[in-house]
Amino acid sequence: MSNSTESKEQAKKSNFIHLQIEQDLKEGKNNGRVHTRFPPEPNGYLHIGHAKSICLNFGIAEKFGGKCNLRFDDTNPAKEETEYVESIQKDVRWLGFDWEDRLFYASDYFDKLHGFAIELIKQGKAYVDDQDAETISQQKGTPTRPGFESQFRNRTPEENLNLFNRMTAGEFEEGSHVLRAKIDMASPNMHMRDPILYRIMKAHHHRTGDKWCVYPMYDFAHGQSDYWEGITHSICTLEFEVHRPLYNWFIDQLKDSDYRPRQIEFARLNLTYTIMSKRKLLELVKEKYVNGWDDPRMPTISGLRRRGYTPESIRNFSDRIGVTKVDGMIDVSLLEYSVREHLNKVAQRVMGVLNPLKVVITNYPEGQEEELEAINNPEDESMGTRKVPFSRELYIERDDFMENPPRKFFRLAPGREVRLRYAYFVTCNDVIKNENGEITELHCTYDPASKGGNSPDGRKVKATLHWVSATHAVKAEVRLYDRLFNDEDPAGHKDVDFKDFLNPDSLKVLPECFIEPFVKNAQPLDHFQFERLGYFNLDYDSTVNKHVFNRTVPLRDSWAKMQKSQ
RNA sequence: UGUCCUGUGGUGUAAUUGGCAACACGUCUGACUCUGGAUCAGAAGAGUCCAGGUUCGAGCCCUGGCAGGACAACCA
Repeated sequence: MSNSTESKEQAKKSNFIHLQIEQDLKEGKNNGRVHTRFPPEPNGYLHIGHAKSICLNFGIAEKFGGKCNLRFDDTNPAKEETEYVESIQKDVRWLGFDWEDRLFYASDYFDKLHGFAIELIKQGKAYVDDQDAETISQQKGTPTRPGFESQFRNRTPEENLNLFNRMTAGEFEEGSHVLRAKIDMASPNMHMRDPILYRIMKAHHHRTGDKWCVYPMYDFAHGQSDYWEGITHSICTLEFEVHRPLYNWFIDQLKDSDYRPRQIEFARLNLTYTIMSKRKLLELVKEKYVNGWDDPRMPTISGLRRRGYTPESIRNFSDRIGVTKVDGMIDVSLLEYSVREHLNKVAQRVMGVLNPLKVVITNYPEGQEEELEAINNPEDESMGTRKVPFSRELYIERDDFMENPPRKFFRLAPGREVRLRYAYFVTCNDVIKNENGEITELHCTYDPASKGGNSPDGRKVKATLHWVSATHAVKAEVRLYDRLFNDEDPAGHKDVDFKDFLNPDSLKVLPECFIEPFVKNAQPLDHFQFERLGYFNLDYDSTVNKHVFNRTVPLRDSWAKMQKSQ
């Protein structure tokens, strides 16, 4: 079913990275080989920003007939967990990408990295520093002021080797020693000022267990991992641009041919009204501002999946936004546009009433019922039709009735005739209210001749309403989501915490909604269009007795827009 | 008082070896419609951060400014 829509996807847009790879290919680099990798740290769940990177890296492999590895950058056991390793693999697969047998970990290279460190020590290019973190940091200078050298910088290779071996053996306390590269404390590039290579961490690693007491820094592991995996193009985000000279310095010490991964940086994704920092997302999860990493309000892949987004829509989005070095801000509405576009083509239509108002068809025989034919998806004839039960008592949307309608309101009102979709023309005769003056019920009459929704005399109505038969409807809980933050750039305020912009109305639970019986056997993640309302999918929280739907995104609503602008 | 990166309609991206700025979203019209959805037709909206220069001709090249971002974790 998704095959036909997938093949319709327009040819992927090109970008400056594609262009540079094409140039490399033209120059015969790497014997025409193209090999990328997606290198997440397993310290949190993947989010829509990662999706951009995943689509880019796997997309390059697809486009150039190359390969793309999945590699976990797991050099910091204090923050990394197996749960994240698993969720990341699930999410990448769900997005539709395959790393085949090329699943790697930076920890696969711990031995090699350690050996390389010893080699650098022997060559006099690395040394053990006994100073504490604060001292080292002070000596490092600032971006505008050069640093100065550590008193331990000129130890002999023998002494360094001895110390590093003892660090490795666990003889020292955490923080007491580090191994540093001997490069240039006066370099205008901070990263070249004798960067730390290894630190002592007596932590349990999710893969290597308690084997190591020292762990390599990311900067010392990342470039070499790419090198050892034969990566030709190391795609990463802008902030690593300044790290490139350091990565190249390491590879210079290592390489035995002219092969070297080429690092190309691009701008990470920023979306309006959302935060993209794993640290901040973790904070929301830990402090229970949301219900877990897969809360449908989260910009995580798992959250979007639960919300009802499809892999296709995310891939299309990612293609649409392009890839550049400009650090911009994408409007979330573009993401929403992408789901609507896809769901419109594939979603099963169904009628559901979120905010029920009872309607009694007074001239419809009591106890009678019938089935009317409805189209499953007007965008896809092959999806066929279904039967929808009709009876004397119905529910319609409260918003579809107004006692004193304004000029441009086309829906039901006293004395007015409208169409019930696929059913009959009905006219409102009486408005029943309770003692508080609240409308509890509408009494209408129907025109039997208009069965199916057309009147034989060619009479027109201005509105078509969705409805549901009271006795046949499935009762459901519906969760309506709004943006998690009510500020365009919640993380962009220096003096205000991003949590101050949390939208208190980001989740609205409607406990008593009525959906046509068709959804009875729906499975979690099945998506629907509730006609005239939006796209919804069944949540994992559903049980056999209770259906729970998430609203993925509302339909475009020009009526609401009109009202707002007035 | 450093190094590196970036600067095209509201937003995001295009523009073959320099040849009078294109596309998508959004916005606004209108058509159609048993979803105020979708679809279709059309419109408005930038003269490419600024100033010089090279050139018959510059968003693309040069010079100088200006603006924004990144870099000072034993994080990645």
